[in-house]
Amino acid sequence: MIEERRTSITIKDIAALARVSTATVSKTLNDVPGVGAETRKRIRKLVEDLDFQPNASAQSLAGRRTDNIGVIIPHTGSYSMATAYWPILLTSITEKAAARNVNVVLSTARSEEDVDSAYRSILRGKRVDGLIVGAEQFGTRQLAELVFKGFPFVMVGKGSLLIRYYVDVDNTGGADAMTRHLIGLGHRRIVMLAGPEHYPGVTERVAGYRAAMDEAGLEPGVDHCAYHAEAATEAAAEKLKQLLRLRARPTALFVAAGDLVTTALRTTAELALRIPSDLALVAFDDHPFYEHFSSPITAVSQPIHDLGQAAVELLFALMDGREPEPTSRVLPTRIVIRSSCGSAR
Amino acid sequence: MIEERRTSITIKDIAALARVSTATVSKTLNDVPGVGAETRKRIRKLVEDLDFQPNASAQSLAGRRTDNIGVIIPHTGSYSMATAYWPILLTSITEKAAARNVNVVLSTARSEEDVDSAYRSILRGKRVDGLIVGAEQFGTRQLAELVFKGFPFVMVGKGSLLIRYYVDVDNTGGADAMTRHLIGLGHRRIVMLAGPEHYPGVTERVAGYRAAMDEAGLEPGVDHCAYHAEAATEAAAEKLKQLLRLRARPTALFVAAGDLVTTALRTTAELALRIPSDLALVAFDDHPFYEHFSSPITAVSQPIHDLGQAAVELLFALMDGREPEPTSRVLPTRIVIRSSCGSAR
DNA sequence: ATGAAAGCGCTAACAC
DNA sequence: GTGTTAGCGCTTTCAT
Repeated sequence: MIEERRTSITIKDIAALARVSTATVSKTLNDVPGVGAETRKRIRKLVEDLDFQPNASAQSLAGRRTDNIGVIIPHTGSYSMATAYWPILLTSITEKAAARNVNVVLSTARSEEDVDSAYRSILRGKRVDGLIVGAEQFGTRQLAELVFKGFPFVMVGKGSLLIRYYVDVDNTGGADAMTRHLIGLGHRRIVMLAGPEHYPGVTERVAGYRAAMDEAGLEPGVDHCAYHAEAATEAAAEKLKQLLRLRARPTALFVAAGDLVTTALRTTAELALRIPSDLALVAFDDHPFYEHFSSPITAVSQPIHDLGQAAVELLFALMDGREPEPTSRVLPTRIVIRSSCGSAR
Repeated sequence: MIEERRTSITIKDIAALARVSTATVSKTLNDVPGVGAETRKRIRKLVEDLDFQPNASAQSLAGRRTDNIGVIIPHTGSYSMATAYWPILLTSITEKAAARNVNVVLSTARSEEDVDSAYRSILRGKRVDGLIVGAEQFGTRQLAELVFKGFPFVMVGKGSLLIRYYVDVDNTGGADAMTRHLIGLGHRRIVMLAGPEHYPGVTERVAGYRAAMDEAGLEPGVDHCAYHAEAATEAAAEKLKQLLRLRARPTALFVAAGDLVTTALRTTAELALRIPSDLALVAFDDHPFYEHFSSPITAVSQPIHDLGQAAVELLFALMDGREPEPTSRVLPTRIVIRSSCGSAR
């Protein structure tokens, strides 16, 4: 009899060495009652000594969980690393998941197809027990399938009304507060440069801005309104340039998307506008570097880390078959005032 | 007979519908020869129509690969998001892996224990077919086990001489070039503020700096040498402050770790030193925001995206049982000159 | 070219 | 308290 080369040690080996059945070992491993204290101890010792780790695939196949959660977030190529939002969120999620010995299967999606293939491979292939997904990511079809299947997932950012379980920051409140701040400083012609129109969150930020403007009696107008722009494109820069060349130029610009800040700065530089004297500039989504900018950027700071933690908490509840309470979490933002918004005028 | 609720469709279902055996379906799925053209076609159609996706756990268990690779990188909590290095690298890796339908299992390690548990769970549990690991991450023990087992893994950053397969940027060359640049501008008292002494990469950056200094005949001295600092600690700030208070204060500071840049800026601000007039400041590792700093930072730019791609290429070769050629890749850096280094003096 | 059957390593009834 | 055993869904010889 030739002993086959064993690539790694299995539950069977432990069982043999402990002179028990594999069932008993399994029970011990999973803290299932029905094993004598002595036996349990003996097995644990063996597991420890041999540094045994059960085969994950076998475990999942045998009906238990995969101990993986999937995270599908937008593709954050170097071009959009101007915001630390996703990295921080991802770190937070990973950290929280690790505390429960759950791994994170990452999928960054650049296109619809990517999302689709990620979806197929990760979800349909049963690689994960739950999913955290960026609100920008899913088409209605996939969403419907997820909901229909009752698959545990939570969305980061409020996507659609269909979604029960989500976490988000208070986009409306943040934008409202920041706009009020500008109004309080004496600004009237305040323009918001927001992200893509159909994006979740964007609408809310615009709404917050609008609410504050309305309350101050500042009717919408060419220099009183929100403009949408795809992130960091030439078109965005053009639109902005045009806006800043109006004879009644806005006195304040609220950049409501992290990756548009650099676009805005370049554009104002081109037009030789000084910040904040010629134009007050504020942003949604803070960044540790803003403090060091030539005109330190005043920004709405989002509790990104907390957002990640909350997402995982919600997801774990769902995975445990509990109804999370509450079913969603909207976290408050905070305004960080630096000098780019200038002082009262 | 009550039909059990089927959670998802299996290879068996396909086989039944196609009136063939599961073996034939499996062969078709895996493009294994030995299936008639007609049969193959019929099966493919069924797979397509039913949107069938094989169960990943079953596949791995049955001896095939997991189609997952693991990535173990340092914990990048919000505090250290001052550098976009890891996020960009991770994105690049994920992107490249996705092109081969390989998922990324992420593990951010904060401590030795984290690494250990990540290692156990991911690797020993056979969750991945290969591993990409940050050079800072592994202790010799795990390293030895990996090498000994012949497990496919590549390191990002040159860790130890034991590592055959790694990718890295040319730390020495980058630091050397930047130091020369400073010397060329007329600086003599140039100090390097580097990361933790034992860190891979750090030593090389110091070596590059030293080489340039030596060649210029600038012997080591209190204001001619490299200082090490844990990232972004109070101690680092203190050391720096002390240094900048010397009567023969350095005229140039080379911050050789991304997350020390803000520390340096805060410290110089505290001492009311103007950059670049009082002190030239340059950094290793560029960031898109540097351009907008009050003194736009001159920096050594690393080809991070390429680094990620290279890492995955190497890893895939190993996973395919091929010897990658070459076995390691050291990518050149590029100096981006902005104004923080000032002009010739 | 196709199928039967033996696992892969584990869990979960169920029996003792 | 412990062992037996039947799968989980797939791949892979080995017959046919």
